[in-house]
Amino acid sequence: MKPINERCGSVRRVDTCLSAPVRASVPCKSCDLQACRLRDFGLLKRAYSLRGLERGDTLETHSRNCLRFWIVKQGTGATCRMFSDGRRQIVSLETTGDVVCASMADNDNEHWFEALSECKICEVNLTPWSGELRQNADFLHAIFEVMHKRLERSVNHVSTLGRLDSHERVIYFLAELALRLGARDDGKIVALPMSREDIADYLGLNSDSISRILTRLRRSGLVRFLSRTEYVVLDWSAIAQRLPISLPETFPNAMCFPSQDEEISR
Amino acid sequence: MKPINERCGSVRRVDTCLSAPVRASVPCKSCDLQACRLRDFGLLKRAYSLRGLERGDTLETHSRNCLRFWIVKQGTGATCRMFSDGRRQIVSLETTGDVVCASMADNDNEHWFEALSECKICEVNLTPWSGELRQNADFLHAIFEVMHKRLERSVNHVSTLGRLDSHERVIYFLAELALRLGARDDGKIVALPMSREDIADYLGLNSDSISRILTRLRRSGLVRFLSRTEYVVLDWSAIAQRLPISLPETFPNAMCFPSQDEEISR
DNA sequence: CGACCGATTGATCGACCTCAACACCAGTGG
DNA sequence: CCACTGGTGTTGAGGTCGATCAATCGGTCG
Repeated sequence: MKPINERCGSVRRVDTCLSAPVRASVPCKSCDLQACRLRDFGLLKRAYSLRGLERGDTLETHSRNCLRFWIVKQGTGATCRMFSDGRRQIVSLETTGDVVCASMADNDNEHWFEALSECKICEVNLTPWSGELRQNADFLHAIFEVMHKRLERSVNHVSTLGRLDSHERVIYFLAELALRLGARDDGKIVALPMSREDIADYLGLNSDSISRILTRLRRSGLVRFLSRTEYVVLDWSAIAQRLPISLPETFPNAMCFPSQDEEISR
Repeated sequence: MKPINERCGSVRRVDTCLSAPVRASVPCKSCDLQACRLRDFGLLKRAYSLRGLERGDTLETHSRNCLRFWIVKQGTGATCRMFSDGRRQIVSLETTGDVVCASMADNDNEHWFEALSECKICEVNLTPWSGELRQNADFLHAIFEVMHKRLERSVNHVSTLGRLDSHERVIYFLAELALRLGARDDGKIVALPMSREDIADYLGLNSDSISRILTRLRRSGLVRFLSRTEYVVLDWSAIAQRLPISLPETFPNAMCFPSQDEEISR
């Protein structure tokens, strides 16, 4: 690992970690994002504002005692953590529709949300209404499902980092991202809104290794790169064959409470 | 990694993964576990039963559509995942008071709960009441906090696996476990209810490395081992000095909703 | 054009894994 | 009492994977 002064040399690392430069912050009248799980609460319209972030901009909160969420409306972001010597770990990727619980991005722990591409974030600060929301079953159910889904992803990430080797990690990453972005079919183009170093920080590797592995995967015909930030999955079966785990299903919701029309299993 | 037939050679790995031998399953009249976050719901008493597990016994569920929890009342367990070639990753450690959401241990994904030591588990199956509980704000708040806390731990685990080297991981592990088990002071004895291989599967290393690292830590005076399963943290400051992250605070709850008597930060 | 940044690629190094041998311990059976 | 066994932990020798370091290339921006 590089010492802190080297790894934090770029502007992105240091200058933007401490404050979030708000490019645009306007109250948004109506939320038309289908995937957003926190819509439909009358309160929200009073509480949210739309923020535009450029690549590298970050969001942080200064208190754990807050009820605040960041919903990705456009673009791709990441929840990051920085160690005291400058090592960075991307803890999770956030794509359209994902809801980030801001209380987990407190600056004491060196956690923050970071835009990997140009992003539109809907910030919802519900702290003033936390008392009444504490009694609102629909709201509590919604944020429970959000946390449940995030936990599922995180658990997957733990398995990946703990027991997959570097090639498997990259293959899994490319396939999972393709599925999350809706490119389940062969030939669909996936936008890869991250640098090699971002991928490395997500997968616990370093950027040289990422680069090497990507060229090997390209040569072996699993994926094709149209540019540095666009790829196509060519051979799903080969991918499945090279992974010791199945790719995650993309359930629309967390499925913890059985829905009305389904058989209840006891 | 060893091939599956070798790694699954022990009884623990294969025979017990598919079914949970119930050593004792009696309805428990009253729950006196202070740390349990799911008590105080009238419904629970009708729904729960106490199960005694021996080391190696496992619990699984066969449906994602269930509202079932396992609460550790005594002993230490782990949420595990096995890959198709036999690699195992311990996704999280569960100690007294921890609440495991059973729907995340469905057998399709090769997830399960496993007793690392002799355990008493309170199994709470609330599936029949999921309809009314979906409207119960207190219950929803409780399980939200459970998930929030689990997510915090998982995120920590991701950082650990992604960016700490083997020595740092073991040091962090020993210190964190000591704190979780209440041995914050120098000299307090910590019970280590796991084999070297369990630790390895938790930290993404292998058991030989664990053994090597433990002897080095012992020699350097950070910890003292009374036996293979008991240790004492000798030098907290040296531990903090050798870690690039601070040890997690052990908050009593998730602190996402501000409590009544605290200043609300907006 | 030069400065700069990110990506690529090769050479080398070191951390961790693999494999094997051995120690230790509890249990079992003579 | 000893021999034997199986399981777990320890330790050393050697190999491999991924990190590190450096050189080069390509693109972008001033």
